[in-house]
Amino acid sequence: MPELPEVEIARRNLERWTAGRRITRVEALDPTRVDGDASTLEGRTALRWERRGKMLIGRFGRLAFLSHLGMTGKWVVDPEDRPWQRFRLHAGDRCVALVDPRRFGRAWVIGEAEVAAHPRLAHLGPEPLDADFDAQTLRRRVGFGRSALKSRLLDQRAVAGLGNIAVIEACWRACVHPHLRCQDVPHSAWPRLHRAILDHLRQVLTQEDAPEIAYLGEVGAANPFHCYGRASAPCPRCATSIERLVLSGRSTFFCPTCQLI
DNA sequence: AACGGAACCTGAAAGC
DNA sequence: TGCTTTCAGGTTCCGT
Repeated sequence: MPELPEVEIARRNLERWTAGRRITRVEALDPTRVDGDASTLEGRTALRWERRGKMLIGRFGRLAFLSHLGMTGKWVVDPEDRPWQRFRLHAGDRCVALVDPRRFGRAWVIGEAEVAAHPRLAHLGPEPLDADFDAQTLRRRVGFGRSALKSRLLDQRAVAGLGNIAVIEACWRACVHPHLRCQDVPHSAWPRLHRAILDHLRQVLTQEDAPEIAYLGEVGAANPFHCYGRASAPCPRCATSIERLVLSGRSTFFCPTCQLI
């Protein structure tokens, strides 16, 4: 799924494709995945697109359009006869569509005044790419309690936007075991973890910046990650075999040699 | 409070 | 070849 970098790229694309354009037609092809009356967007102009965590926020004056991509969602331009289209916005002479095979994605059409208190937005933690997100903030939000580090980092209330891949990659980069209890993460590890999160997010943002995001596992996409999805392959740092295990239903990958703490 | 597991969905790949 | 199982980058709900 779309983690923070993919959602940020979707935001930039939607901005480029639709900002300043008038919405002539809206098609909710899978009405069960949309809350609110999508047709009320017709006749309005797309002003700008924002991102908060993994949520996209389209600004249409008095109305806002929220989109969460779920596990397999992506926004594409001029979809023509692509399969799995769930939602289409006709903006001027072009069309943008949400393509989402698994249908975990959701959308909401709400009033401008309801955005801040929306349940998917109101409780999100800080944005890791904001200038004031530092190692101390990370430690304060994450470094307590008996939860596994991985679980806490995935908690959108602790830090917004991190997903399974970002957490696995950040722990690998920082040489910290993802199942370490939060309260046991040594003080010295927080700056490393902070740097690792930023490095990972920036790297993915750079390498995936394109009109269409190729998720891992799609035809022709090579695994661009150091550790994620590399069970039994050699660790790029020490050549030990990467291990995979499952915690709360999610795959975890780690190097048993590098990530001792 | 906090954790694991199931549920929500569907398609692709691997296994037999 | 075809059927079955496993797995997938998210989130919520439910039981312990």
